[in-house]
Amino acid sequence: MVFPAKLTPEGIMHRALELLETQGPDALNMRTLAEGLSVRASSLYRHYADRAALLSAVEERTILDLHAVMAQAGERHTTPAARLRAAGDAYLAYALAHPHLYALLLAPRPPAVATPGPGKDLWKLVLRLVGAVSGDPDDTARTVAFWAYLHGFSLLQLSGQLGLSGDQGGFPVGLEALIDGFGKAKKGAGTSVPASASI
Amino acid sequence: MVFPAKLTPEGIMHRALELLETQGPDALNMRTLAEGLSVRASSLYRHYADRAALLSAVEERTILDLHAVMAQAGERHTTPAARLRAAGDAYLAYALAHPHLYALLLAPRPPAVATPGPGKDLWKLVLRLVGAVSGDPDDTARTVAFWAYLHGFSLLQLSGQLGLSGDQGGFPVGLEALIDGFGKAKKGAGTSVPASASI
DNA sequence: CTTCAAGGTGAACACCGTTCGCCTTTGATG
DNA sequence: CATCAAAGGCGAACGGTGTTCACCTTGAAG
Repeated sequence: MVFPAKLTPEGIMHRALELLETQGPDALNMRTLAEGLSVRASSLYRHYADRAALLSAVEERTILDLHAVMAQAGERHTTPAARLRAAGDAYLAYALAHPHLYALLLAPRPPAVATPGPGKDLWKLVLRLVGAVSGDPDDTARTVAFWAYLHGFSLLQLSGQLGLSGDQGGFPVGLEALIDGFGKAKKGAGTSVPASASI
Repeated sequence: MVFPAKLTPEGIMHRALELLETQGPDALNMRTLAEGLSVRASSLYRHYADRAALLSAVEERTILDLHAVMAQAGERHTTPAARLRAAGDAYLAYALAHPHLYALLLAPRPPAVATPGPGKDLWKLVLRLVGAVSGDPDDTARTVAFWAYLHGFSLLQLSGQLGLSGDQGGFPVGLEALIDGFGKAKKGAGTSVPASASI
């Protein structure tokens, strides 16, 4: 009686996400997770092959959220540069708002073009935003660079002690430098990539 | 007889570094590490308080290495931009050459100005290189941005599947965009930071 | 020679992910 | 209705982790 909402993959994933977000990664172990669902740890394996599979599910869900946030942010602007900038801001904001979740998808597998999951959709969104700025609709190189910056800055800020001074200011500075550089590709003769480290 | 080189903090750290670099992080557990030193796991605790302390030692050593590599790379060039670019290249090359080591110092604590260790020295090196380009000798914001890009790209590339196409090309593209943007600060009237996300 | 601290040792502990046999519940079938 | 097979929760265990602790050896100092 009061059949307590039979255990379901979605329910488990939801509770895991909740646990991870509020208590941090250490609290997300199979026994604690099971306890939160009024169940024993071994029961979870009826629904997820192992812990990694469960984390993958959480990761997928997180990527979907991030995608939604970035897409919405982009749509609020008109010029390609403003859209890209807004998406970048949204990315950082999401990472800072959900540190444990973001740490989970350590590398949001941007160039996982092979993987058909939501990661690919997110990648394609950013690819489109970058392409609108640079003029090349399939600008893999600049998209990787843009993503690297977002990812690196998020991790740096999450890693703890970014002073309160001009550190956060570093984000728009780098973001603008990148977007500016991307924009120039439009008129420049054929993406003149400097031969780094070969001079 | 053949006193097997009494256990010493440096010896343990060296073996740990070796193990981490060659066998990956899973092989770096206290029992395996001890076995490689012909000793039992519990003996290690005479020299390091816990595993975290041991990893910190490895981390410090790694930062020293990275510092040396970046400094040397910078010295081989004359113009500030070329020096900064070379240091960036050296950073990425080091990360790719020592993936497990690099993963250890996930966030190379650049703004750990408070921490007096080798991390601060590395930070000051990059601060100097960036400052020479931008004209501001204490350009925290741009140094953070530069670091974020290096860190993010390294992680992206290490995280696996960067296609063989134009993906690696993304590195010099972004690097150049950043350095270009930094250079323009010199003539620009007072580092006009765009109000990101506030338009 | 005695003493004493430094340091290696083995056995345990707690916690982790995971497995496996058991047993109840449930819904379909004859 | 009776039966039966599948689904799924349960408890106990296994192996692996970091870590602790009482013990014992050993080499040097007094």
